[in-house]
Amino acid sequence: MSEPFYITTAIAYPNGRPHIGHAYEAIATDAIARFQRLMGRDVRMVTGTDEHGLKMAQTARAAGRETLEFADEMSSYFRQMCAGLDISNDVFMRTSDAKHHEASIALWKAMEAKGDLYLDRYEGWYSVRDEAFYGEEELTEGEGGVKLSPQGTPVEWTVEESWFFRLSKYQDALLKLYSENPDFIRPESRKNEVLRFVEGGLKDLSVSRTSFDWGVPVPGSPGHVMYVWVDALTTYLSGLGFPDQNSDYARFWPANVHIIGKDIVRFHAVYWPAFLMSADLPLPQQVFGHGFLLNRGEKMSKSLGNVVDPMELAERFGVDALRYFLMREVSFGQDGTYSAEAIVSRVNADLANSFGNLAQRTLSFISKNLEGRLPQSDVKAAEDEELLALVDDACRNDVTREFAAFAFSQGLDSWMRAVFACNQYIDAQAPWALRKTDPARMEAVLETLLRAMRSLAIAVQPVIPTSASKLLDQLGIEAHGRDYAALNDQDYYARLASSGVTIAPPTPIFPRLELTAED
RNA sequence: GGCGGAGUAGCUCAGCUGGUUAGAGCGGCGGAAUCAUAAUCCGUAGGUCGGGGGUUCAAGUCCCUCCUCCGCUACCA
Repeated sequence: MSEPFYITTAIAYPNGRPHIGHAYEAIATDAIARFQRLMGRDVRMVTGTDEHGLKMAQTARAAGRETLEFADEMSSYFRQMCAGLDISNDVFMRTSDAKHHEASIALWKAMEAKGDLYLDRYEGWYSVRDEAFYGEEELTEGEGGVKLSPQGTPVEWTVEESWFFRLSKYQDALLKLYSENPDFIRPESRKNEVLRFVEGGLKDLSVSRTSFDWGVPVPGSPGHVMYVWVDALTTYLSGLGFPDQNSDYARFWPANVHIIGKDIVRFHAVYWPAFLMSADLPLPQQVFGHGFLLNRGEKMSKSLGNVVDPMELAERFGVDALRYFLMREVSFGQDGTYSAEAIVSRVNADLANSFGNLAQRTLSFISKNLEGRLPQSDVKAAEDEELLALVDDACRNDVTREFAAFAFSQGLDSWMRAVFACNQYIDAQAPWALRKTDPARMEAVLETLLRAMRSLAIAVQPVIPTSASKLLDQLGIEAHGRDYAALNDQDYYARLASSGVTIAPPTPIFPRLELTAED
C-alpha cells in the first residue's frame, strides 16, 4: 500500500457565506492533495465547518431560526462551494456532528487525565464578538466611553467559572518542537512571530464557557461547553474517525500539513500541538499559513462592499480558470491581489492563447489532414528530441519539485515555458508547409507535439483537473495512464497508435474570457 | 518602541551563499506567418534595482541610516 498523506484546510466558521479567501484555501489545499495522489500517495483531505460558539447562536436567534437548523444551512454553502470548485476532499466534517462531539470529549478527557485541566474563575473584559477575554490594558475607549477590544468590538465585565488548560507548562516543549522541526511552521516569517510569542511566556488558557450552551459539553461539568479552539482543532482528528482506532485515524494521523490562513497561525502552531502533547497524541508535521487575497490591492470587507462571491467568479470565468489564476498569480504564503482584469489577462494569455490554442491548432490539423489517424513517421530530427527533452524536464522535474514544495506559481511558470517552447517549435517546423513538401516529416512533427501535450496535460492536472482531463480525453489517453508515473512511460505512443485511437475534430477547452464594462 | 516582511521596467513579479552589458510574463511598438480560440512566432522597450552613506577589486545582492507600506508584539497615555 502506498504511503499515506493527510492534509486539511482550516475549518471555516460559517457565520456568513464563503468568500474568496475560503475558496483560495480550499483550492490550494486541493491542488496539493491532487498532486500527492498523482505522485502515488494514499491521500486523505479533510475540510469542514466550525459551527459552535455564541456568534452562531446569536445570529440564528436574530434570524428567528433554530441554531442547528441555521448551521445546517450555512454549512451547506461551504459544502456547495467545495463541490462547485472541484475540491477533492474525502471528508467534510461538521463540529455539530455527534462523532465530532465524541472526538472532542475524548481529547478533553485525555488532557484532563494528564492533569492539564483545572477549574478556576475568570474575571475580565469579555468580547462576545471575539469570544475572548482581554486585559484592561488592551482596551480602547470608543464612542460615549464604551470600552472596546483591540478588534474594536464592545466588551463587558464578565465573571465566569472556566476550565483552564495548563498551556504555560508546554512552553519549553513547544520551543523544542520548533527548533527540532524547522519546517513545523511555514512560511518562515510566520515562524518568527510564533517563536517570539512563545518565548515571551505562555499563560494558561481558558478552555470552557458557561455563557452559552451551543457547543460541545464538557464531560462531567454541567453548564460548561468547550472553548471554540479545543473543539475546532479537534476536527482534524474527528475527520479521520478519532477516537476509533480502527478508523482512518490509525493510518493517516498525524497530518502531513494543515493549510490555514496566516491569521490563525497561533492557534495551530501553539495551542494545537500543546493540546496534542497533553493528550499524548502525535503532532502534525507542518502548519502552513497562507496569505490573504486582496481585491485590487484592498482588504476585502463588508463595509467596503468589495466582498466577492467565489462562486460568481467561478461561474463567470470557469472553475479551472479561477483555480489557475489563483495558483499561478499568487505566490503561496504571500498575500496576493485579484481583479477581473487580472484574471482575464492571465487566463487568456496562458490558457487560451498559449496552451489551449496549441492543443487546438495541433489537434485540428491532425483531424483535418490525417483524418484523425495518429501520425507516425521515421523522419525524426534533433529539434524533436530537444523539445521533448525540454518538456519532460519541466514536467518531470520542475513541476513536481515546485508543486511538492507548495510553490505552485513557480511550477506553473516552468510549465508555461514548456508551452511556449511548443509554440515556438510548431512555428519553426511549420507542419502546414511540410504537408506539401515532406508529409513524412510533417507526421514526425505532429507526433512530437502530441507527446509534448500529453506530458503538459498530465503535469498540470492538480491545478486544472477538469480541463486537463478533457485534453487527455482528446489525446486518447486512458484513465489509468494519467498519473505522474506515466510521465516516464516512453512506449505509450506506440501502444496508442497501434490501438487505432483517432483524434476527433477538437473543441476549444479554454475559451477566451472577456471583460465587461463594469470591470 | 521591539521583531519580521516588502519597496526592482507602465503592470505583476524572479533575482540562492556579492562578480560578464539587471531578468521573465503581460501591456506597448515594429516585423513574420496564416495550421489555430484575430490565437502564434521574431525583434524591441534603455528601469539611478525606495533615498543617502559605507565595506569591497566588484553590491538589488553585505553593513549603517532615513522614508513608505504591511504583519506580529510591547508599552505609554
